[in-house]
Amino acid sequence: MEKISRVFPLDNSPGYIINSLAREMNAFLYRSFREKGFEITAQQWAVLNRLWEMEGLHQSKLAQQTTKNRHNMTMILKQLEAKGFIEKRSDAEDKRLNRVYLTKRGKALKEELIPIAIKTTETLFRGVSIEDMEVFKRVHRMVIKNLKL
Amino acid sequence: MEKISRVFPLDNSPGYIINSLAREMNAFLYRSFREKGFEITAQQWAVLNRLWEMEGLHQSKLAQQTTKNRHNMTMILKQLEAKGFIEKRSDAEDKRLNRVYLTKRGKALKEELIPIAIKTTETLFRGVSIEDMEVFKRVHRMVIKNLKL
DNA sequence: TTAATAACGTTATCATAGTAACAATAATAT
DNA sequence: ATATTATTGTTACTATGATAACGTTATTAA
Repeated sequence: MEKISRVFPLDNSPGYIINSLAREMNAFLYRSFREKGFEITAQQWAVLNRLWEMEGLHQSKLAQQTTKNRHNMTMILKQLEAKGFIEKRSDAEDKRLNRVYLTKRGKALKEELIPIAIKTTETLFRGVSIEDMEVFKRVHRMVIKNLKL
Repeated sequence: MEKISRVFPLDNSPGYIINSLAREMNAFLYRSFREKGFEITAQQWAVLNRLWEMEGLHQSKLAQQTTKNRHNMTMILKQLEAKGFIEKRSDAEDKRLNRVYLTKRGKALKEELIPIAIKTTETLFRGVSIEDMEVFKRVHRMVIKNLKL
């Protein structure tokens, strides 16, 4: 009788690697912001970033644009609103919609946070070649495609 | 007066990409297990996997071995214990330590879950070459190294 | 050999995430 | 035109994740 059990080498498993990486990068970004006096999480950063690109989206669209769900967007916006960075305005034509806008404070944040984020990215990916980064992104696109099949 | 504002292209940002990827992979793995009748999250899976490799570690060591913190380990073990997959035994020599062991049920799970996880990984990384996966892992190692500097 | 320090696991708090359910509103189907 | 269906945002529940505080137990320093 042969043993057919297979091993699953955790440390070599893409899912495990990616999860560790995501966690550590989030924590690192958070600490980088914090050191400069900003209490902003990676997810809040992602939403702010999208808003700097395009304001006035309603919550569901904004969620789509940041690969989150509606519930999550509600929560993140609650944080950003409490901090005075964004405000919601009900759409006059479709009362179901909340359109999201940056406050003056939220807009000003852009100039302060982006240099920190750029520096953080440079620190984390120091020594990684452009070619490797391209592969990295290509694998990402492939996996996303496979997820949708 | 020149405008020195810089852009931060979110969709091209490694941190954003990796976070999306991690989330979607976790959800996919969870659904794969679920379809086969197992309510096991990606994190619980990671801990079980480590236990199949090495039993009897105490919680802090186990946390280190799965890149988690002590608090998190307490919570995940609570889930696994409630499901009857693991048990904790207090160390006789050092009463601060809880050593973690698999139950018979937890051991048996190995043969059932691993094929599902392997199939899931194959599905997700279909079309990704071995060389690209190597680059992927190399970038990961580099980032982890940079994080520790 | 006490006193200070450190390590372990737990609890608490807040912020993501997935899922499900819900009220309010809009779109549609007959 | 009214009844059904769909969409939006919120709430609830559970599970991760970072951080901090705490009691218990070991270690160390004096």
